[in-house]
Amino acid sequence: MTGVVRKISSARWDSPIVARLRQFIDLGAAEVDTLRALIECELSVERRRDLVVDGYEYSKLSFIKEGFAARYKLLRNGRRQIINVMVPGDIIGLPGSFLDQATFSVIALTDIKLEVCSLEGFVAVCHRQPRFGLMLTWLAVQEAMSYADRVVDIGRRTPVERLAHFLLEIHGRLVLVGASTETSFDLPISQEVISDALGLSVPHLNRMFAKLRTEGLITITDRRIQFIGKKALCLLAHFQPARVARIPTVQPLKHELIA
Amino acid sequence: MTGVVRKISSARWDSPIVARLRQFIDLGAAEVDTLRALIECELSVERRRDLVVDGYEYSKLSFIKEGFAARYKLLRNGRRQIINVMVPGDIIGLPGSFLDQATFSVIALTDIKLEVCSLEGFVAVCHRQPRFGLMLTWLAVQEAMSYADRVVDIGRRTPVERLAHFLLEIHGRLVLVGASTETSFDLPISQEVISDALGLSVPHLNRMFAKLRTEGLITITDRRIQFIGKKALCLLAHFQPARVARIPTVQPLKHELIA
DNA sequence: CAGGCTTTATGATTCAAAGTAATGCTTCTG
DNA sequence: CAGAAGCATTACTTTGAATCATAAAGCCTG
Repeated sequence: MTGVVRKISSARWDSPIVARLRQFIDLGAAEVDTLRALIECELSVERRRDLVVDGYEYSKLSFIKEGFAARYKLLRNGRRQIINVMVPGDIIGLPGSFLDQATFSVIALTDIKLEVCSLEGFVAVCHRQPRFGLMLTWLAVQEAMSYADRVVDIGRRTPVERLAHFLLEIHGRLVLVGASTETSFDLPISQEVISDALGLSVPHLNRMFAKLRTEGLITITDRRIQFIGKKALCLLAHFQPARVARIPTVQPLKHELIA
Repeated sequence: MTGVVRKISSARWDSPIVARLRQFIDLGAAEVDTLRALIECELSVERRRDLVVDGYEYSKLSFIKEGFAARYKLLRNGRRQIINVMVPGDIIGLPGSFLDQATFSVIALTDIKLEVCSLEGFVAVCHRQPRFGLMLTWLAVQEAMSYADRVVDIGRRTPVERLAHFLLEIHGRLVLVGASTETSFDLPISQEVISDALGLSVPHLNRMFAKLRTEGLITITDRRIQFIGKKALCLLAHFQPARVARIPTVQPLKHELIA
């Protein structure tokens, strides 16, 4: 593959992960190339297949290109808690690959397409191009933020609020990678999954869906969510989207280089 | 400050953050120096003082040297959810400093001592010494992991299990920085705080403490927790400590340097 | 040392969410 | 096309945690 070919192909490469990164960093064409070169293979996985299994080592960073997945933990008593629902642009293996062995599993909620690169390869690049290390940091921070939101959700919000918040959050992340319109989006996952994400039982979640519908805040047709009163919904959910800061661009000073 | 003086002082510098970092990376003396040089000042803050306030910008990385703190969110209805309790070695401003404005507050639960460095300064160093960028990534991942544990805790564990898990987790983190013995530790925070961390009411949390006590799993004397049946406690809590992987040490290849 | 404040402890009551179960609707599959 | 499986929905029961109430015990602080 020549540099020219790569340049063209990178121009065409509109992977959701790139959209994610551009939120907080300006990527040069060369950097997009580097990132693209890191991808070892593309992977298609069918619905219900586990991508990462709790207790086993995983050392890849897999960028979700298409489809939904969920990071979850299965407890001894058979209960399942979904840590977060993952959409295009999210990364499988963050944080799992940074542990001796994964402590959570990841399952494909729909058929899914991944772009896989090895963590070791990525780290190697970080040594030469420090900006990649920072990107990884920023992504990890976003990951942490998303879990933190879920903690607040489950810990101190009422079930309706939780559901509203969940819908708004997913929507926001889909908008970011251009996978949804301003007021509606496809949510191709079952209520059982959502209930495990929100720490509710299926019947109760169903009631909460009904509540949002009867209160005229959303409509659902064929697993497509449409926001009717987005303002009211945001208010109900205490939804305040967090904006990531951009990575500061710093010119190393001469004397710092010596120190 | 001469290099020699700094070297000596760094040898004596046993900040908890260094212990944290050594979990997953071998720090050379020079790197410890660099890290130490990043610290702009030490700060002592008294109990109950807010260190970070939701809605305001914060752009520091403050390493906790002594004392306990909590990252929390206050909701409109007055309810508070504590995202995590922070102990020596933890970092205030991770993740808050990576956002345009913090979305959580951080409060000192005890009198506390901090080592403060600016995020910008740290990032500047990352550009020259990529290993620092990776450290930051690893720390952010640990942060995410700790939140994820809390999600599982609150979402799908029973109140007793939650409490047991919480105690074991805090204990593990204290051991890491040498602030606790094998079977006991000081927990200088009120039950109100713990209840806000676990998403329970104070009376109910109190009952759960009573339960652990009457079942002979712990004793509490003067805010010092002692594990009696640590095995049984771990079993009850489904506690499985996650071990971070070490940062892979990669030698950049010649041809990679050209690419 | 007294008085006020915080913290821990415990009981009684209420209410919300889990559990259980049954039904209809859709979609997959042989 | 028929049977099966999966999913959404509703009704009913039970459980368990929040809430309210109170009191004892520390502990700062004037």
